[in-house]
Amino acid sequence: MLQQFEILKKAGLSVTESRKTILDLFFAAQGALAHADIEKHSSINIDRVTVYRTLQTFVENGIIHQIPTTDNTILYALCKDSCEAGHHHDEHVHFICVVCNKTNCLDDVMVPMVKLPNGFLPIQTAMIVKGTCIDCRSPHPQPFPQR
Amino acid sequence: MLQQFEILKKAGLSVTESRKTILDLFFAAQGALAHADIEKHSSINIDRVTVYRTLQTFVENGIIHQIPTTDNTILYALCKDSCEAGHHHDEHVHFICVVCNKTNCLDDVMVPMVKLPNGFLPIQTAMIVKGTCIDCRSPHPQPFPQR
DNA sequence: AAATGATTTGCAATATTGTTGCAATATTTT
DNA sequence: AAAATATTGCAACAATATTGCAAATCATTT
Repeated sequence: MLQQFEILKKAGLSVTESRKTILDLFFAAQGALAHADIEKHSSINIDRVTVYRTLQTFVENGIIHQIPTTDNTILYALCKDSCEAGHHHDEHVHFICVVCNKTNCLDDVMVPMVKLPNGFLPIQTAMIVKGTCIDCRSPHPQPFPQR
Repeated sequence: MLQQFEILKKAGLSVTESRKTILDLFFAAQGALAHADIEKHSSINIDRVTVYRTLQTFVENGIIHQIPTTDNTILYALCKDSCEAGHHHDEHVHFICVVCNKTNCLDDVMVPMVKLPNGFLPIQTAMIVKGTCIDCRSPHPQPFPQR
């Protein structure tokens, strides 16, 4: 909880209950979370609007980042080390497990270069890998919602 | 229009006006389309629900595929050659132009392999590149909506 | 080409998700 | 502790998505 305090402070944000609670959820969740995961989480009682605004604020302040999906949801994730280092969040690989359905940031796996057709100039690249994650190969209880 | 007919037939779907019209839009659009693009397109007059159901049917039948985004929309695209060949739609690169905002399938650009941490087994990989597209380097009129 | 059956469409109702303004509350600063 | 600032929750609204069902369209058979 002290960690949460410092993250907020460092970003120049007020330290409020809502924000600390939502940060807590991200720390508790190994994978990425959607708005709905947070809003519907049993232990919290925060207004929908506040959740929206908190997520937006966190994105704007580099505390969490968005992960592309093909199902009308936005996933958000805290990066393991990166956020304080301020690296580019689009440069690491995201992994979606087809068994537990959790989305992981593979912070250590950098997105490889790719050769584009003439005339296409890349600025940022995102990579999403689907497969089975380490937890689902040698399974043990997973505390958090399916993502 | 004959092409549209055959695509639907081959998929074992009834050939209806709505479906042909929506397929037309995909052929006319160089880039990917969102539900809203189709629904709001001036020249068509198809019920929202039909658009939803048509897109779903097309995805299920491999006529179009979904493209991951971070902005709560699903983009759909027809693949240039692939759909009839039945290749994996997750294996080519998608390119989003930051100028015209169109999304292109780079059918010829295959997604490179990437080394994952121990325990992670890949099944499919998607790659999304943002940058400037060929049209926006040597611009000429673009007929279709911004995507 | 007409009749039959199967599929698809559009409407209506409803559910879910996202946004805005503003007053009340909480946090930070002085 | 008071003033200034920032955040929250409510209410209203807007946009997006889903479902059931009757009417219309399409495919098939005759």
